[in-house]
Amino acid sequence: MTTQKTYSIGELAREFQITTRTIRFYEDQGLLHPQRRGQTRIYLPSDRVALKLILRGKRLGLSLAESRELIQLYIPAGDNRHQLQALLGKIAEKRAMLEQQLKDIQAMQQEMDEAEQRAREAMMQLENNNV
Amino acid sequence: MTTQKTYSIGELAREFQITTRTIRFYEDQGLLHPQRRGQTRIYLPSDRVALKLILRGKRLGLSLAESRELIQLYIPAGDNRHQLQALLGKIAEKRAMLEQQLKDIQAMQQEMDEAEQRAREAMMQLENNNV
DNA sequence: CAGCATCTTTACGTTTACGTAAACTTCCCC
DNA sequence: GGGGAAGTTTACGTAAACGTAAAGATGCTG
Repeated sequence: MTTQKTYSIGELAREFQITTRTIRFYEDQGLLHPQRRGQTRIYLPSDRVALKLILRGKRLGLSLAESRELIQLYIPAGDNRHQLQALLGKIAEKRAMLEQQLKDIQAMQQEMDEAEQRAREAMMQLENNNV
Repeated sequence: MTTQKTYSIGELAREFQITTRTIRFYEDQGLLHPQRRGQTRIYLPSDRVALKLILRGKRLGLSLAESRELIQLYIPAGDNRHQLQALLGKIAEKRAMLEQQLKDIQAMQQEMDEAEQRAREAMMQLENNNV
């Protein structure tokens, strides 16, 4: 039997640089489901993974509701054809969103290149004027 | 002399699938600076570009404040060394953010691959049970 | 056993990004 | 010239995602 590692709310907060309030809020929103030892919350590695997913989602601009959906794509989920079809639909949706974001990022990166170019050229101009 | 094309608020709203309220709000927040003909707002192509940037930013999870900063990277901006250095700093910041997002997207894409795999395999199982 | 850290619940406050509604001009059309 | 259609300002409302504060339980620690 493999005993799982556990985490306290404070440990997770420290590790991910967020407040305990935030972690409890995520639970409130149905994104985390810690165990309890009396009153105290006990987090399993699976909760830690979910937390990682949430924070990654945030960096990409996902709402908590969207991250909740995402997390549910990991739980084996549906057992009948209908649910599995729905699941594949969701996955396709997320994929499309990611594709769009990829394009957006590439566009922005290019614009950063150009902006840097312009800035460097302006610097060069200043150098020349000072000779 | 090249006369610029202009847009009404309604035109832009329709084109970008947002409300006029949203467009006025962006102006309020200092992201757009339309001309006026009497009371009526007149938008130039530059405003349209800014709007595109804002919406792209939103898709990547930027706040309006961050998009405002981004837009300012396009305006030739600083004329002295200090400002240009600051500009280059901002650009580097944005670049780092984009790099992180790229990684996040790639991770998510892979997880979507795996989720799809699992879903398809579950489907196959159902098929077999029904033979 | 007093004290400090860490945990808990409850609850009101705050920021961001608009939505929604009211009340009013302006312009065009029949 | 009486309606729309599209524009305007002003203002209150709202959802999301926490922040912040109060008040209390729990547990170790010198």
